[in-house]
Amino acid sequence: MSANIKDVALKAGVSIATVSLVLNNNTRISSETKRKVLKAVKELDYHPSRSARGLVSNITGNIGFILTDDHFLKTEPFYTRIFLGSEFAARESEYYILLATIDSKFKEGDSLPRFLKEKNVDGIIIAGKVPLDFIDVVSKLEIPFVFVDYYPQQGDFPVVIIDNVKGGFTATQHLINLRHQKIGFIGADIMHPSISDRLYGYKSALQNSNLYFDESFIVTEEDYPNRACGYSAAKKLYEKKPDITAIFACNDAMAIGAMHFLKDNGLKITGDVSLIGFDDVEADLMLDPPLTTIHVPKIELGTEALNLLMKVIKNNSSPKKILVPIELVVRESTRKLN
Amino acid sequence: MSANIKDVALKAGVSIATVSLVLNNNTRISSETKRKVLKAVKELDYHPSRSARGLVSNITGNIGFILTDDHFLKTEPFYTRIFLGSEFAARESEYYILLATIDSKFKEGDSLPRFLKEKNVDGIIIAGKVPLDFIDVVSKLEIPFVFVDYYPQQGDFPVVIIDNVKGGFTATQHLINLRHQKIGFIGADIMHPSISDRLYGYKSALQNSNLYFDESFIVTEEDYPNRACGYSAAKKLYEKKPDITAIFACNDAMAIGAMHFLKDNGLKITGDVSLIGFDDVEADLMLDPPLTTIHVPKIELGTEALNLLMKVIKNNSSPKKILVPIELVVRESTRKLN
DNA sequence: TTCAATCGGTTAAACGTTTAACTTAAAATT
DNA sequence: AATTTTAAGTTAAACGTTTAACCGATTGAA
Repeated sequence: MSANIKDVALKAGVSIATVSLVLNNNTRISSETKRKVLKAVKELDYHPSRSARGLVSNITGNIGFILTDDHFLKTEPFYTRIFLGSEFAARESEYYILLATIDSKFKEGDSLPRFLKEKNVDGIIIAGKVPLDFIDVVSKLEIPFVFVDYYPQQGDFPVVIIDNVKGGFTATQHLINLRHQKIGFIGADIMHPSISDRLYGYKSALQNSNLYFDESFIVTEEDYPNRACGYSAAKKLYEKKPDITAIFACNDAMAIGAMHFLKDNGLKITGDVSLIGFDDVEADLMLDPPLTTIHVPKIELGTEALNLLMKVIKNNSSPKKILVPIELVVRESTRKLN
Repeated sequence: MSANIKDVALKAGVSIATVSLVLNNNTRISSETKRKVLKAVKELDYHPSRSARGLVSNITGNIGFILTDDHFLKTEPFYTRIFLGSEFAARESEYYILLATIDSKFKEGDSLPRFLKEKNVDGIIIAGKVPLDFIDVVSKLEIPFVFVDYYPQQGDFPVVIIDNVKGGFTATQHLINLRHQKIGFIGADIMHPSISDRLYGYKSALQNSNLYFDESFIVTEEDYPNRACGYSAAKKLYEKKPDITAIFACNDAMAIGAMHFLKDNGLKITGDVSLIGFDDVEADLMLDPPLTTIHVPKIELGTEALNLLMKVIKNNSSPKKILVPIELVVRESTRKLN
C-alpha cells in the first residue's frame, strides 16, 4: 500500500494533525515544520486519501461536466475542446472531472448520470445548450453549477461565455470594411441565444453603417447548424438574393456547407462572393480557400469555466458573467470588393 | 443531509451490518429482512457514501478512460462514441468514469492525469493507439486496464476490438463481387495495427480471387488518416494507376477526402469509380453519394470495454480478446461494373 | 437426550482523514 | 514580577461504511 498520513507524520517527527494542517495551508504552522512535512510528503510520494478526506469533510473532489449527446458528438470538435480546457485546468486543482452526456431531448424524470443521482459532485459545469427541464432538475439538487457557452434567458446564473453580439458585429464589420454592401446571413436554430446574438450583431453593424437591409438577406433553418444545413441555407439565400457579394455564416460548420454549395454551383470564393464563419474550428484551415472566421477560444472557455466554478464552490460567489474575448481571423475566404 | 446507513437500519428495524450485507448481496440474509431493508432504502432514497465505502474497502469506484488528445479531437466522432458506450454502461454499474487525455507524443516523465498520479481508479480503459511509453508507465501502476480499438503488438492484454482483417477482406470482397478487378487501396499510418490489418484483409481478398495485384495499387501516407490525407492519397493513386475502377479507403475520413479529390477532378462516383470506406461515421450519410462502408459498432465497443474491465477487476480474469462483429453497409458509392 | 452444525443476524473494530478543543511555551503587557 | 496574549503544535472525536468474529436459536445427527 502507499503511504498514509501516519507515515508522513512519523517521518517528519510531528503529529498527524500537523501534517493535515500543513497540507491545508493552515497558518498556524511554522515555516520550519512546514518544510519538514513537505519534504516527507515528497519523499513518500504521499497523496491524501480522497475517501477519508471526503468522509469527514463532505467534499467529494469531483466536478461534473455535462452536455447533450449531440453536442458531444458534433463533427467539429467544439465542446470536446472546452472539456479539454476544463480537464487540463483540473489537473492543477484538487478536482476530478466526470464527463456525462444527457439526452438532447431530456425530460423531467429521465435517467440522470449516476454522479448526479448520488450527489457525488461538488459542482457542475453545463456546456452548451441543454433542455430547460434539465436545468430545473439540476437547480433542485442544490449543487453549485456554472454554464459555459450558453445560459438560459430567465434566471441569473454564473456563466462563462463569449460576446456573441460583438462577434456578429465584428464579422459583419469586416465585410463592410471590405466594401461589401449586400451581405447575407445564414443561420439555424434561431432560438439559440448565441445565434440570435450573432444575428443581432450582424444587424447592428449594417445599421451602424447605414446600409440598406431587409429580412430577405437572412436565411435561418430550423434545425441544428451543421454542414448540411449550411448547404441548404446558402441555396435558399441565392434563390432569394442572387446578387449578394458576401455571406456571414453563423458558424463554421454552416460556412463549410455553404462553401460546398458554392463550389457545386460554380461560384468562386472570393471571385464571386466572400464568406466568413464563426468559431474557428480545425477544418477551416484545410478548406480551399481557408476560411476567414471569428476565433472562439474554446480551451480558454473550459479553463475559465472550471476556475469560475471553483470560486462559486469556495466563496459561494454570486452569479457572475465572464466574457472571454474573441478575435477576427482573416484568412482567404474574404476579399475587398472592387 | 441525505440518509445514511443508520437511518435505513432504524427504519427497517435491523442493525447497520444487516443493511450493509443486504446491499452487498450477502446470502446470509433472509428474503424477508432483505425486503424490509430494500424498502427502507427506497423510501429514504439512500445511496451509500462512496467515501466511507472506499475508505474501508479500498475501492475507489472510479474508472479512468484515457485516449490521446488528437483522437479525442478527431473530426469524425469515433472515440467519443466509444466513450459514450462506456459511460452509458457505467450508469448501470457501480462506477464513475473519469475521462482524461494524454499527449499523443507522451514521453516517460510527462505529466499524468491526476487520477493516475494518485492511483484513484480501480481500472483503466485505454482507447485507441497510445504511445508505448504510456503503456509502460501504466503497466507499472498495477492498476487493471483493458484496451479498446487498439492493442500493442508485444504483450498479452485484455482487449476489445473489431476484426480488421475480416473487415478489409469483406470490403474488398464486396468490390470483387461487383466485378471490380482493379481495386486501389489508400491508407495512412501503416504502423497502426488496425490499418495494416485492413490492408492485409484487402490483399487476402484479392489473392483469394486470383486477381492480379501489385504494390502500385497501394498508396499509404505517412501521417494520420484524415480527410486531407485521403485527398492526397487519391491523387497519388490516380497518378500511378489511372485505370482503377474502385477504391478501398482505410477509413471513412480518407474516403471523404478521396471523394473530394474525385469531384474536383470530374470523376463520377459510381460512373467512373466505386468507393468504399471503413468505420461508418455519421458524415457518410450526408455525402453525395452516401458512402458504402464497413460498420464499426462504436457504442458497443465502449460498453464491451467497460464490461470486460469489470470482469478483469472482479475475477482478476486472464487476458482475453473480445471481437465485436462488423458489418458491410451498402449505400450508393459502390456499383456493379458493367 | 445431547451435541454439533447451520441459519440469520449483531457487535465492534478498522479504514485515513479533518478540526474543535486543548496544551504548552514564549512573548507582550501591565 | 505577575498576568495576558499569541504562536505552534497535539489530542481525540467524528465521518459512514465493511467485515471478521461472535452469538443465540433452530435443526439434524448420534
